[in-house]
Parts: sequence; C-alpha cells; structure tokens
Amino acid sequence: MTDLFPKKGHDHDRCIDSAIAQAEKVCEAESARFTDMRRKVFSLIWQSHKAVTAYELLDILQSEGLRVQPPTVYRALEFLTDLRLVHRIESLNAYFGCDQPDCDHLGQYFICTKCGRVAEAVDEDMSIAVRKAAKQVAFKIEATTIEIKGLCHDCTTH
Amino acid sequence: MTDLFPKKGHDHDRCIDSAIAQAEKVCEAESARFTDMRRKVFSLIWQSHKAVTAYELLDILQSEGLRVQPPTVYRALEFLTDLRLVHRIESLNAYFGCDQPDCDHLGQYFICTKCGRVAEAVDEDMSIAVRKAAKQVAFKIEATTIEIKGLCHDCTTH
DNA sequence: TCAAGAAATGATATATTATAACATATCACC
DNA sequence: GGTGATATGTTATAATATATCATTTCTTGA
Ligand SMILES: [Zn+2]
Ligand SMILES: [Zn+2]
Ligand SMILES: [Zn+2]
Ligand SMILES: [Zn+2]
Repeated sequence: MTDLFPKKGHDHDRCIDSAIAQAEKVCEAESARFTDMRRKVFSLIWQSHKAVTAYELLDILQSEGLRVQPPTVYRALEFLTDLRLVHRIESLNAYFGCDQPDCDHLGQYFICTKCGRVAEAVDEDMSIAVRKAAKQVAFKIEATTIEIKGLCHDCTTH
Repeated sequence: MTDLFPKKGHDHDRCIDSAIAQAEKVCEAESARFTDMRRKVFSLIWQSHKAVTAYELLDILQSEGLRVQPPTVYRALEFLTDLRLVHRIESLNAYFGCDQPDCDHLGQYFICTKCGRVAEAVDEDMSIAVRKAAKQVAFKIEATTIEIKGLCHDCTTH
C-alpha cells in the first residue's frame, strides 16, 4: 500500500510552506500576480487537506476583520484554479490545494467521507483507461472530472 | 468506432417510450410509486439526451400551468436518482435520464460541450482502473463521479 | 516622476441552486 | 370508511455564484 493521504501528525506547516513556495514559482513563471488577497485565500485553503467552500473562506476572512464580499473570494478562486494551484471538487462545490501544480495530467480526486480530506492521484492507468474509452467512441476530451468518494485508509482502520 | 451518442434523426419517441417502460418496471420491482408528478418529471428529462437543471424542469411545469414549486421538482429528482432512473451530473448541476437502470456499475458520463448531449458509458476497463487505483492506496470506494467533457463524434465532424 | 492604461479589488445587487418546516392531500391497507 | 404512511403543496430561507460599475493599485513608458 502506498500513501496518498498524508500521515496523521505530519508536519503540516511544511505542506503550507511548500505549497506557497510552489505557488510563487508558478505565478512568477506565468507573470501572474500573487497578490495579498490571492495569497491569503491560498493559505486558508491550505490550512487543511480538506476541501473548503467559497463561503467558508469568506467567513474566515470576515471573521478576521476584512471587509470582503463574495466576488473577491470567487475571483481569487478563479485565479488559483486557472493556474491549477487549486482544484474545484464539483461534487462538493469546494476547493482544495493542489500539491503538484507542475504536473500536466487528468486529475483524479479521492475524497474521504469520514475525515473530509481530499487527495489528488496521478494514476496513469486511470488516465489511459479514460482516453481509451473516449477514443473508442470518437470523443475528443477537453476536461475530466474524476472524483472518488469513500473511506481513506486511516478512516477504515481507526 | 462504436456508437455511444444516439444518431441524429433517430426515433426519439422510442427512447422515451422505452425509458418510461423501464421506469415502470423498476418502480414495480421496488414497490415504489411512479406517481403522475414523478412520471411527468421523468418524461421531461427524457425530452432530449441533454442534461436538464431542476429549475428548467420547474419552468416547463409552470409554463404548462401547473402550480409547482422547487421542492416538488427536487423531490421527484431525488426519487428518480435514488432508483438510478436519472443521474445527476455534478459538474453541470443537471440531471439526465439513464438508459440502463438495471446495470449495477460505476457510471461514466460523456458530456458534449457543443451539442449538450450526455451519454452514459459502462466501460469495464475504466471501472477496473478506478478500483485498482483505490486498492493501491487502501481506499474503500463508496461512490464515483466520472464526467468527461469534450466533443462528441457528431460535433467534431459536422 | 508622473500620466495613462491595465489589472485588481470594493461594493451593491441579483441570479442560480437547493432545502427546511409545516400543512394538506392522496394512497394502501385493514 | 377509518387510519397510518406516503406524497405533494406552500412558504420561507439557505447556499452557491455572477453581473455591473466604482475605486484603488500596479505597470510601464514618456
Ligand atoms: Zn499537510
Ligand atoms: Zn478519512
Ligand atoms: Zn433518443
Ligand atoms: Zn455533440
């Protein structure tokens, strides 16, 4: 069994720092501005490995005294998802931080229904199967949404 | 190349009749009541092979003079999706009719971004790849959302 | 350095999607 | 026909998302 979800008790500050460092690099490469608001939203998303909704982010920002409205949050989310620094989970209307934004793939997401964590997989066999199925029916893929809900390893054993 | 999306000019009345006949059978088998409202909503969904939103259904029902409110539509949709007669497309917040409700599978949906049609696939290789990937990371699957957006064969050639 | 245009955010309003809660009607069964 | 269960009606509101225009901040080049 390989790890996909981070271990309990891992050093999550390192996850956050690494994610921010990567984001800075991506923005730099794209000549995109990693503004305070975008950085703030990105950090909030990375506070956990769970997916977080736009209005949860809004509540946090407002609770910190910022006079932020929904469009501000959605704009930051659009910026981050366009750069693939953040992914939207369609079946949750929620967003979570990508830990491999440099990877050019059809993403697959494992979502634990017990602990709420999300993990992104880069499974080549899945991608191949999807592309093969599409080819068989002469379908030209533009985007895929592959979201797998269930119990993560930790949640089946604890 | 095998067909997945129905041919243009096919006899869609047959699709509708067949879907309703199947739905009646499923409801019978489950001792579930295929009431007028549920039948009406189901028929509306089957007016095309596109996915349709709850509020589009509501508008149609109201335009026909029925005094229907959102909960009525959502209840019918819940009934139909529970029986797997209708599937929800998460990335569209929309619903479309299943043409193989008897099949016990992890569904995969091809969604044409040009013509709007949706087709359900039952691709065993895709299911195997998903189950294998889950097994590798000791993830216990409860449900899957596999939605593939792009251009159907008709829309790439016409 | 600062003027002009571009980009980002603020602010207000509203659209879209979905559900809670309780009342009424209909159905299945005895 | 009475009774409990199921379905629908009705009203209100929650949750998610976007349109529009004003203001601020940034970039860039004279
Ligand atoms: Zn972490
Ligand atoms: Zn878990
Ligand atoms: Zn048809
Ligand atoms: Zn098409």
